[in-house]
Amino acid sequence: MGTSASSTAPVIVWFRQDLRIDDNPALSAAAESGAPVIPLFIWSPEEEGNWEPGAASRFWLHHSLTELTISLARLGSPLIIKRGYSLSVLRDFAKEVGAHAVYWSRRYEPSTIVRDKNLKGALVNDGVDARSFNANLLFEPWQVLNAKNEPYRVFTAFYKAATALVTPPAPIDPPKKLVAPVKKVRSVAISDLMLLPKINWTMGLNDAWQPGEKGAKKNLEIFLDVLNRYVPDRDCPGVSGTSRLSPHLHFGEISPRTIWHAVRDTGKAGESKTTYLKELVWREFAHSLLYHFPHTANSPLRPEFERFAWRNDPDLLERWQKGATGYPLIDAGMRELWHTGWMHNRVRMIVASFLVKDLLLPWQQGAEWFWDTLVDADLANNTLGWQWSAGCGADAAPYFRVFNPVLQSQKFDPDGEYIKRWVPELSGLPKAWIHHPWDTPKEVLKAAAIELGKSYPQPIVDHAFARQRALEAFKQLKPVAAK
DNA sequence: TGAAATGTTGGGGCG
DNA sequence: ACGCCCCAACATTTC
Repeated sequence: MGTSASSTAPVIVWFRQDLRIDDNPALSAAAESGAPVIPLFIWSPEEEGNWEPGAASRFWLHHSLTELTISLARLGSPLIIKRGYSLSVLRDFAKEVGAHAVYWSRRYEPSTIVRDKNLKGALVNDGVDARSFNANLLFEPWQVLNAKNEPYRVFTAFYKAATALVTPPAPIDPPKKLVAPVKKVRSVAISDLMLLPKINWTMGLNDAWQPGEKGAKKNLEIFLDVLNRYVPDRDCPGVSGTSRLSPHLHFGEISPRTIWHAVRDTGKAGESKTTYLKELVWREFAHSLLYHFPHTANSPLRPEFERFAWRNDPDLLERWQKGATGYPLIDAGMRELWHTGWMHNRVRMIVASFLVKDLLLPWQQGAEWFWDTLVDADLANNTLGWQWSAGCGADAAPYFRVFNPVLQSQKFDPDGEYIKRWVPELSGLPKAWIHHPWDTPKEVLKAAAIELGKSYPQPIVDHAFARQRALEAFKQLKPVAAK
């Protein structure tokens, strides 16, 4: 507001992970100013450090940008796309178009915070009104602190404190129209960003998803219809009982406030409602942790884990990645991920436990694979999930908690529907054997046209043995962890 | 947001 | 009928 700009000096709205029109405070503030609005996206993967968007994220981004362009053009001012370092692009562009202000929605990744802080200073120096807004979180990470002004390390405490603090504000309406700048502005074409893979392996992703704001709203509607069955269904990967909103949330195609209020306002579903809202708060917890402990994307929160002797075995890693472990549920999950860019959360926990505890491979290798293959790859959520599984994070699984891939399979995919969908070579097996094919009588295997070791692998590790090995290895850390 | 090992109980088969 | 044993079924402890 400090600068006295003429009414024709445009406002730049810098889009990043808020690729939506609804409940976008930066966009609405720009529109309400009455000035021309230039929506801008800058493709600058180099600035993400170790965590450049992976292949699945790029696929998603391509389509999400396409959708956003259409929506913004409809409102009156199409999306401008640039490539290069955010700081120099923004300064040059602001100068070029004579913008008096740049608005954006906050991001919370450590390297992004550093970058944005710099950038804000530089813009202010240039006499530009640089302003950031909260579009992506229900609670700012610096708001939710304990009595000693420290971040919470236990979810339940965080949850209580956060929800007692404030009710997330209601979502705001989208602008009705945008005033385009007088002078035409040049933009890079989305296809020139080369976000899509050269070899087209994205058919499965295309079938499973509709990136963009419209797809996000559709998934929310579908989910609200089954919300009252969330508690019983959410753990069953063969049932569509989860929201499938994670990629939409990551790219900001729908705001957590919109979801929060939509869920709260549905009449039915008592227990399911609070359980789901809790999941949204887990996302907040993850962002808070990464904000307050910025090193944890790459290193364990609990320092004693730095010394853990993870194994190095590229062959085992690849068998896990490709879904060839010989454990049907594990393989089903890894293949669902490869095929659709997403994996059911219950199965994520199981395959993570398997990588870390059965194979003793470092959680960072799992995190990297998820980062590349998930359409919902999100640094905060990914970090929390993997550190939780490895037991080296906040409120993490105790070292002795080892998932049994067969028991989990029998419990949550009792009829083997999920397994049959993603591991079709086992679809001829009766459900008595489908969770542990290696025990199957010869004649049953023959009838199902399965030759273990050929058409489907033998288990790459014996779970009972692996569990014992993990317990001993992880127990070593305990005395160090105690004090 | 585990699972295995160990302990306890009680019904039923059987001498 | 009685005691003994076996072993589900459930509970508790341990990793």
